[in-house]
Amino acid sequence: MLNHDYCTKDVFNTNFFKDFRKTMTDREKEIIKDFRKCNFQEMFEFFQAESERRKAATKDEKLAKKNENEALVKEYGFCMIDGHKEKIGNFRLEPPGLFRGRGEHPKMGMIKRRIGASEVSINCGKNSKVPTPPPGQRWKEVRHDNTVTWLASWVENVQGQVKYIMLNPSSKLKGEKDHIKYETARRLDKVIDKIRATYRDEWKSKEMRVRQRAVALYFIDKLALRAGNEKDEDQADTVGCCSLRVEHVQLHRELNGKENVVVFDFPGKDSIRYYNEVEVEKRVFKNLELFMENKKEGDDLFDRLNTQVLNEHLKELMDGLTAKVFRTYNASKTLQDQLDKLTDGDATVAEKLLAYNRANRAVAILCNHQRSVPKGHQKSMENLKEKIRAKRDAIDDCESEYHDLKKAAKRGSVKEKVNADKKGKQLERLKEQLKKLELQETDRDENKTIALSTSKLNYLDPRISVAWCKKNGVPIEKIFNKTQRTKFLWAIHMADENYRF
DNA sequence: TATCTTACTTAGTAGTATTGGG
DNA sequence: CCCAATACTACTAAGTAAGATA
Repeated sequence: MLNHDYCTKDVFNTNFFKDFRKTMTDREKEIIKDFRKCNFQEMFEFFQAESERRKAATKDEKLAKKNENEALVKEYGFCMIDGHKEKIGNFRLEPPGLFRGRGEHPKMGMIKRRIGASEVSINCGKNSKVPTPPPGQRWKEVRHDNTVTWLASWVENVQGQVKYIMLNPSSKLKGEKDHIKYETARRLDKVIDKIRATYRDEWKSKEMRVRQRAVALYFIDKLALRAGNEKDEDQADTVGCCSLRVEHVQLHRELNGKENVVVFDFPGKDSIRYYNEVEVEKRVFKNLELFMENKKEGDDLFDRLNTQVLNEHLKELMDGLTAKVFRTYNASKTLQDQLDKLTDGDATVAEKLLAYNRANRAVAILCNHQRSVPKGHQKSMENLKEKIRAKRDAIDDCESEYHDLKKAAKRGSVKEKVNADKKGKQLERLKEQLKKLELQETDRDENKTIALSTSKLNYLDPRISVAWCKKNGVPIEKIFNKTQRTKFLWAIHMADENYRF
């Protein structure tokens, strides 16, 4: 990891060295006391060379490797469940390595140990053949619990959390759960007006607890914030709605010509920054002033609220309603609305795809799904611009040639007419290509820091996309790749062009 | 009632595989 | 056909939320 950013962080190096020393003999401990005097360069170079060697392998060697891997997947990558063969999502144990917590994680750099069979629990059917542990080892436990979906589990040593082997998203089990998730979100659509009316009413409640709950719910609904469970001290300091602290919001009576503006600025899941300047209703603003009265940095904004309390309340508003259902609901709703708004039925497939991506992007922005700017983005934009310039020149040339040929064709023979025709077709083709390039340019730049796949995979009812494709004559492969198609097979079968979320 | 445990979904990144334009 | 750019896959951390336990 020597070339990684992690290595510039003190916490990372300190944690690593502490764990490293634990693995030493007494003699080694006496010698190796100062991390700064350790030089791992030679090991680093060894692994780099390994990687180079892999890259430089011949076609045959690469093919052999591929076959080897496929054989492994074939043997270990599947299981039988309820008489059906299903793909497993992660059939390999997590190998040892250095813990790479996100953000300012206090445990980054700690050594993640290798797991042995004696630490692994197996969960299989009573009558199924128990997988054989490695020679000379025994499983920690073999159980037959058909109320859970995991096939194997172990406890990871850095955070002490249980890790599971589970099914692939393409499995029936996962597909059914996904389906249920979207059906719950659709049920929310039926009661959302009432819920909104209720929480607006509760902004006026005499009870502080109720007011806080109502304002928090407003944020969850309007901004698609996460619930915000409490976290331990030994994790990165991130927050969601219920765990917001006073330093995460700023109140402005007026900001940039808008009134009653709340500026949110906090580290969310994966320590991704959430920054948003939001104009809110006067009553919400007043409430926030009240909530923040006599509080200092570090105090909870919603001191009378947590996710359990909120979810208990939500359960009473609708069966199965929790905070995260709002995120699913508003994401899918946004996609549907944006597709309705942005799709022009007469447009080309390329233009329709741009519209789809824009709708998808609106959701990603709502949910704050970010990514780091891809390596070489700027260069690839420049290349694209250059291509566009070249294409424009080609069109200019072609146009004037076409013009001349047409003139010649007017007084000329059949042959000249055919030539003019040909040129005309070429011109059309060039113009098509230019348009495609220009669309690509817009799309790529707008997307550089936005991750579309997260919402596509987890928040957007796939039936909306399926219906849109069918209605607009867009092949499904244009919006779902192969993996996504197997994950969403249920939706592809289920939805016709008239499906509405 | 608070805290812990469990099981599951959601998230971004890194490395590999594929593609498509010269 | 080659190689750079893009797309996809594997990986695993980090959330949500329910239920058990102190």
